[in-house]
This record gives sequence, structure tokens and C-alpha cells, in this order.
Amino acid sequence: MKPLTQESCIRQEVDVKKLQRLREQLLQHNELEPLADLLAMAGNATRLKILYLLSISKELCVCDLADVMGMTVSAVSHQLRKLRDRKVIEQRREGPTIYYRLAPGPLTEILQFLFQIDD
Amino acid sequence: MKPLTQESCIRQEVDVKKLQRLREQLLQHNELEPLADLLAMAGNATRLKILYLLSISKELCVCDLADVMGMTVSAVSHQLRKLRDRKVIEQRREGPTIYYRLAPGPLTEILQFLFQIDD
DNA sequence: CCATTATTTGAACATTTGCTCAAAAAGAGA
DNA sequence: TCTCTTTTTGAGCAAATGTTCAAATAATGG
Repeated sequence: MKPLTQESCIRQEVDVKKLQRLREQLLQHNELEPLADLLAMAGNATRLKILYLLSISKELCVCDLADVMGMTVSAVSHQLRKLRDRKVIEQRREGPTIYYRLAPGPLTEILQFLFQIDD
Repeated sequence: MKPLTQESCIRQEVDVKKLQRLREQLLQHNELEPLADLLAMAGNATRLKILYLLSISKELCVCDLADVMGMTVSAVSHQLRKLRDRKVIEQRREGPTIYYRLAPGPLTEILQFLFQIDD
């Protein structure tokens, strides 16, 4: 007897056509992977707090954020980098200080939706 | 001289009142941490695909999902467990087969919003 | 009660993540 | 140019995450 593989079940109930259709839908939606990567940015308490604070402020520097969140400037800066890399936030320099703000984009729209439903 | 701490900067420009106000806002919004935990569920490609497939299907079993996604049943089951633990999905048993579907709740609302804006 | 089908579970492992610490970079004023 | 302030960066490390594999659980039909 062929040993039962974990790859797929031998089902009576299986609707092969339905599965094929789903497989195609998944292939069409190749934006799901980058979307997951973007959502992961909001899926961490530190970053979500940063994003929330930026959403209720015009702009803030690393220093402000670290102060308010009770964290190291370095720790916050590392997180800001990830947000910057994905263009979730924009920056503006004023002397030695760098001010961050939310950048228009898909995640910011999602955040707007999020922060207004449980306010 | 006191060594420069990373905890907070000595700024000319700092608006202590503004920071205090932000600190209070952060304390009030203690739902940010559980929200981040919930968003983290969608912040992973495997799980986002599961959620997407469930959102366009009435219900699916682990087997279906593993088949469609080209993954091990076990790997999918482990992810389903996380979604189940957070009540993002519900299940229904029919003989030996367990069918999963999206459960009404905050993440499902967010997903509805997500999947309709980039369709 | 045994075999079959579908699923879950736990240990193990490699990878990724988030933070700390020390050092580097960068603008502005003396 | 030296110093001060703010910020970023990279190495290092502990904790969390995602997958695999083998074993356990559970319902059903002989």
C-alpha cells in the first residue's frame, strides 16, 4: 500500500474543479505576498504604536517617539528603518533633527480605517 | 559630564506638553497591543492566503487549503490553530472532516476592507 | 475492535525578528 | 576644525516564528 502522504488527502468529498478554481485565484492575486509584508509592519506592537502616534501627530522625531514610548532611540530607529524601507513613512530634515510622518499609501489607508473604527 | 543616554535626548525644540499628551493617548489606547497581535495574523503570506481563500469560499478543510496552496497539511494546520486560538476562524465537523470558515470579528472586517480595495 | 481517513499535536530545527550596545555619520555653531 | 546634538548603523544575542517529521487523536464503517 502507498503510505499516506501529508501532501494531499484521498478524499471522497473533494471537488477537484473547486480546488482548481481556487488555485487560479491564488495565482492571480500575487499581490497577497507584498500585502502580507506590509501588514506585518502593523502586526507588531512597537511599530503599530509608532504608526498610531504619527497618525495623531503632524510629525515626530525618533527622540519624541522613544520618549513617549519609553524605549531606546536606537530600538525605535531600527523600526523606523523598516517603515521607511517600505515607504510607509516619509522624513524631513531640520538641522540635525529628522521629522517623520505617515506617507500616503495603502498601509496608511488601512490605518485610517483601523484607527477610526475603535476610537 | 553625564554621558549621553539613549533613553531621551536633550532637545531645545522639545515640547514637553505635547509629549505628555501623546503619552496619555498611548495609555488610553491599550487595545493597540491586541490589535497588533491580530494584524500579525494577516501579516504572514501563508496565513493571509488562508484567509483570502476562506473569504472567497463558504468553507474549506485543511486538506483543501494544503492542496491549493501546495503546502503540507501539517504546516497549514499549525497556522489554522493560531487563527482558531484568536477566534479569527470557526470550524464545523462533518464526520472526520473539519470545515473552516471566517468568523465574524474585527480581523474579518479588516480583511473585507482589504480584499475589496485591491480587487 | 480493527482499519481507514482526516486532522491535530509536539519535538526539533533553521530562520527571522527585535532589542542592546558601541561606534559611525551628519548638520550647525563656536 | 572641533564640539555638540541627533540620528543611523552593524554586530551580537535571546526570543519568537514557521516548517518538517513522526506520533497521537478522532470519527466511521466493516
